[in-house]
Amino acid sequence: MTDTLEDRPAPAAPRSDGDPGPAVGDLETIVSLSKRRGFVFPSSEIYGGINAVWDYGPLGVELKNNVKRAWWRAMVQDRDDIVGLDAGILMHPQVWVTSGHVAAFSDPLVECQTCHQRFRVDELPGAESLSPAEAADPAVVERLGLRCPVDGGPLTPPRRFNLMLKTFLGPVEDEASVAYLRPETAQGIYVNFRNVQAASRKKLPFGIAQIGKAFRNEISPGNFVFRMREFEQMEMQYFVKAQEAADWFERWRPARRAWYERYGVDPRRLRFREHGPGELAHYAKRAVDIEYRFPFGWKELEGIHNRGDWDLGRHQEASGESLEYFDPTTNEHYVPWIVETSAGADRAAFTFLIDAYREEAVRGEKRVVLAFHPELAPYKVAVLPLLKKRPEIVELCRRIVRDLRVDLMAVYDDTASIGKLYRRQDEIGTPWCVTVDVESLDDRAVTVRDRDSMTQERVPVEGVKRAILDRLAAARASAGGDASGADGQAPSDGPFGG
RNA sequence: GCGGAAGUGGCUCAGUUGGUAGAGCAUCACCUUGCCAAGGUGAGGGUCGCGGGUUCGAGUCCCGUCUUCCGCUCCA
Repeated sequence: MTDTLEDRPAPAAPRSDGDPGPAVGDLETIVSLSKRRGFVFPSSEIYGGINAVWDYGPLGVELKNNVKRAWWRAMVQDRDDIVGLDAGILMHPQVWVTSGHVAAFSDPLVECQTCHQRFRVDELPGAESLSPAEAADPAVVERLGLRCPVDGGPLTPPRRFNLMLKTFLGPVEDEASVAYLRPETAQGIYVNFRNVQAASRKKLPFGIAQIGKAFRNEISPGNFVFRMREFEQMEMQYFVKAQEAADWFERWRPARRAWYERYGVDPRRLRFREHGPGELAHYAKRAVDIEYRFPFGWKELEGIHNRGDWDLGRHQEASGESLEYFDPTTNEHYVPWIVETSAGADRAAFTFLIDAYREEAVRGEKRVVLAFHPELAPYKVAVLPLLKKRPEIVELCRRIVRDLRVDLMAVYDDTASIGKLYRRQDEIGTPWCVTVDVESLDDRAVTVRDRDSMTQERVPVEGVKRAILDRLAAARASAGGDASGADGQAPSDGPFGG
């Protein structure tokens, strides 16, 4: 196994030269557009904003919902080997002790000011015998003359670095009532493993999918919605026999990348990055990131991890409850291994937004287009009158919109000239526009305009919804085929298309 | 959290040596407009991030604070 699976070397400088793929919007442009058109707003802006939290506006919530729906479709709806779950954000505090999240962060740590590595005070040479209280003493570093054990650099006073957000359950705020907002959704799946398996009667290999909020006190949030303190994860935990874990890892890895490509992300801006031995998280036997070339560099979109039996094993041990699976084909009891795909819903939506951004020159004017995959577009169709001084035209528009709304996100707009109306829809990524003109009143037909091909077609009024739905279905079917990895048979059957 | 830069109408910005705010675009209304950001007229919208200080007077100077951006560390 090599240290890296990069498809191509990372660009030395983002964007300017040696640029993989056409230019995408830079961050400022995307942030401006997001706010102006209602995708993303700074949280609590009238009070000066709050760090690392962003709100989704009218278009943003549609985009993000569509992303989550597309993920759920690929993971749950299209498969018979994965089922869904929606666990609580609040969990028994012991969960986080068992998972290692509390232990890793509850003790006072010192940080080397040169290499920035962190250490428990009572693990430093010369400080092994300190009591917890002494180890937390702000003056302990100076008093004992402690230095960084790696490079001898100066150390900060001991501080608590807890990445989990804390709250209290019940009216009394004491130690016994402490609870954490989950820093990852995965644990909700692990502790429900037995319930879900029994209720769904799934046999290995099978998976549990979940979409939900998670919270982290990130040390350095930033880059718009890329790293937030409150964010949403789309995680799927796939439970397998130990011997098959490596195999499944190799199947999920390309399948997950293909999912992004299926919904329009330029393959040249996607790559895999393998975690090196020293980089692996405490739970991981193997980890590969899917990275996207953001305007601020290659960054992680999603992680695929082989977590072994670490999680279920730990929970079994700590809870005293058996989390073993009974394999009816071999009559064996064993703790399954887990192959996890962990994606960020916000990052995915952000990625689709950036990647869809196009600037086109039309007669010297700049035209901004968000070329969303139709399934992700906030609005699927806009109904526009060629002119609005004829009440019959407006009335026909409204009737068409009412009909479309039953099945699709549709919008009516008549507050500008037709060119400008088209332009507005281009800028928010609406794939289709239906235009009603004077002739429509006679021939009962309207014009359907396709944003990507810039083609127009005359369609009878009664057939408009069918035409749009057909186009949507075609877009869904044509892009990427069986990228979800459909049938969930044993690895040897090649469910990912061989 | 540490170092650097910045915060003026929805967006992008201007605002000279401190004298109580402007532009373009956007938005809205009316007229015009008959297929890809046309034009005309008009309107709404900012106590210049927030708090304090200096001053007769601060967007302009000082302090604090919050937020954002760029580097250092971490994850989805």
